[in-house]
Amino acid sequence: MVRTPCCDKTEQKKGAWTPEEDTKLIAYVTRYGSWNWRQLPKYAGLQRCGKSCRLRWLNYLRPNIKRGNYTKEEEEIIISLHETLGNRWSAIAAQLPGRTDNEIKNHWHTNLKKRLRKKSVVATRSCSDDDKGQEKDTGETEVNTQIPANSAQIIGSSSSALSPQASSSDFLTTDNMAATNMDLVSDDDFSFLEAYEIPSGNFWTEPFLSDNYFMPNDFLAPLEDPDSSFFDGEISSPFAFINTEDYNLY
DNA sequence: AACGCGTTCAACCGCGCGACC
DNA sequence: CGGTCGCGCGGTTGAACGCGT
Repeated sequence: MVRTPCCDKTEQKKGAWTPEEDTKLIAYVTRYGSWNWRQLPKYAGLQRCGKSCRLRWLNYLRPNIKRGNYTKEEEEIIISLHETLGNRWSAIAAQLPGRTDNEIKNHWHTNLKKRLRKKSVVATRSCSDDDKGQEKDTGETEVNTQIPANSAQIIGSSSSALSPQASSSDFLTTDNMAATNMDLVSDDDFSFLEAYEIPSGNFWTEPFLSDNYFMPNDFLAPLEDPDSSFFDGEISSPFAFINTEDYNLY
């Protein structure tokens, strides 16, 4: 079986995203949704792989993302979940609204893993003098740490702020879209978005057509030449009608 | 100021899975 | 039922940054 490449690498840009690319991606996804990541860059006027667009959106651009500043509670949850789930970062991220699997993974490797290792060394030394000098770096070996007894309750509590609803792949409910990522708005110039027809209200607080974010493919069937970026000049409505029946299915 | 080294994290890559035809 | 496609996941990479000398 020959697997088709996810994208034409010869035409694709790689590396860090520019503000302009971010702008295009945000504008497109907020307006039309991620109906097809593979096709999306073509219609959004981006010379990027669809996977790259998806990753950029999920891990960085989408609203309601918390960045940095992990609370002690969050770290305890991550440690606890990692003990039970292992490296299933998406499952862990599902328990931490606003956190992405990629970010959690990075945080684990850069902070928590080292911290646990230090703790384990201290614990080993204090528990057994006989073991002095026998400590060695066991690589991925992790040890139990002092996880608060209520951490499981925290995880299981859907009424807490740590609702299990959100994950990297389940991220756009109206609940968790409650615009906590206002840094994005305040730090960057998003005046361009005023040019787009946001259906109603503030799209950060009522974004992505409410809960109907994922749209069927025919929802956004392109009408015009996909090579003509709809970001060139006036927005010219490159897509067909909205199929309200399909819309209602979501 | 310049250099080297360690750390961080955004982004890439390859693979597996499920849906569809 | 097998082939294809798109998505999601986890591992890895490398540029950017910070810090010490």
